[in-house]
Amino acid sequence: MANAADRAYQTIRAAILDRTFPPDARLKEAELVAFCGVSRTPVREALRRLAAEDFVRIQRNQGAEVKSWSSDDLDDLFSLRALLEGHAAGRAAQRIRQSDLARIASAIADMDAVLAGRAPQADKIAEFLRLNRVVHEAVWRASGSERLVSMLGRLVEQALMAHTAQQFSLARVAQSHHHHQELLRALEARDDAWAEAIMRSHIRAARQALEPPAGPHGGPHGGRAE
Amino acid sequence: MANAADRAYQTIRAAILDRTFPPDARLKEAELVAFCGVSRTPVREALRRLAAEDFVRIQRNQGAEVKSWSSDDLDDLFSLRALLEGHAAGRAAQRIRQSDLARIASAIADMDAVLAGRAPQADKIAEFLRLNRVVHEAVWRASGSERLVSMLGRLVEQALMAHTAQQFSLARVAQSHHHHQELLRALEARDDAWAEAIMRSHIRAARQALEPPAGPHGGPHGGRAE
DNA sequence: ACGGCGCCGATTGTATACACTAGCGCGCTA
DNA sequence: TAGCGCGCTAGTGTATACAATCGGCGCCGT
Repeated sequence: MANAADRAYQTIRAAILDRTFPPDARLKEAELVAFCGVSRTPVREALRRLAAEDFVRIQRNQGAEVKSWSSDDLDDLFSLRALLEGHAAGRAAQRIRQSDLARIASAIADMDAVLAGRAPQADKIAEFLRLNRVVHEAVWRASGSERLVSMLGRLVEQALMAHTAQQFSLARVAQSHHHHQELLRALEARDDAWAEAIMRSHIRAARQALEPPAGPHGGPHGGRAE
Repeated sequence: MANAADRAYQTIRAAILDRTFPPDARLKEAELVAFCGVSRTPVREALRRLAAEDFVRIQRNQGAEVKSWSSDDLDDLFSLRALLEGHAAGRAAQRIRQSDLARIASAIADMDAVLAGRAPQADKIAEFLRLNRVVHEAVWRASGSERLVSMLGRLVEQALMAHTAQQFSLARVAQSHHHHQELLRALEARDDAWAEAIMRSHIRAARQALEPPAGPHGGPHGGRAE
């Protein structure tokens, strides 16, 4: 993260994530220059990049605004994640190497330790989320498709930006943990259909735990229970 | 396409497509400034955008180069396309409206006319490809997932950039045409499993028609039969 | 002769000045 | 008073000057 453009990107991204710039906020280049401490050129580059990743919206001559997420968007997002992560898990079951299985097993063991420990709940959840990412990325990689890795990376980033990760309860984490354990068994058994199925469940459960999925006509802005 | 950045983007993209800039060619900003007739700022913006869409690779302080595609890349690309287009077709079967069915039917009828006509073969194929895109996009849209539309758009653009469309033979087109007709029947019957299956076949057949799919250890650079 | 150090040119990264566009408010007119 | 148009201004788009960086080449020391 050496150069100014990257710094600006990270800075703005973090600010969106912690709601310094809330959804729909207008991002004026001059403000961001002050905020990031770099000139307009790298700020603009950062904005373009954020737009390419769907975190902000840019309209010609009208600047950028933080993208907001409707409940329908979340449905869409998680439905695609379920499809792709399921696919990745299925492929992984056919190809994963012993060493990667070991890494996943070890991450899951770490989760056990974290959950059994007596750290503050928030810390437990944060650490669990980190390990969660480790497990998922290992599965993506094991799928043997670089493109799948990058697409899933994007989808997960988008889920993050929609502030879905802040709603994890300990109960949710426990369920998630069980899914991981079952996923590991499926991978060890090289049972691709099983791996795919449990992964799909895992993702769909995550969507369900968030919020009222869009009903007949889901509201425009998914509320967030923080 | 009014502003300089867009112009630069389109110009460079077209030049990559027609091999003015062949795969692995180094794209120096100064050259592109001359080539596009705009200053470095919009050229750089165009390059960043092309990189985000995976058409070029940018390395820090080392400029950009046209991305080249291995046979494995193509496998990956088409495998993902098959999954996602199949998914889209399945969803479309459940949701598509009469008017969209009509549009697809009409595009297919146009294909009939084109193939029956006596235009030069190259023109026939070009027109077929245009209508092909119309049909596919209609299906994507009917899937009701905006995200799916944009992901598939990207994947197809990448396939284009890998110069896969230049290898269409009339025989291939005829097979493709039959797939479309069957897809339409599946959609009309609202049979999602059928629609998904035929669409997957359609895409996998396209991959197969291209080139030796990567064998046990596919060569690093898919040759192209031009 | 060979290895390392440092300079130099080429190229990208950053800052800033200037140009253009769009949106808004004021005033003029009917 | 309502409607239209003009000009102002905030903000983005573009060009260009300047700074930092990388890689290669040659010189020097051993």
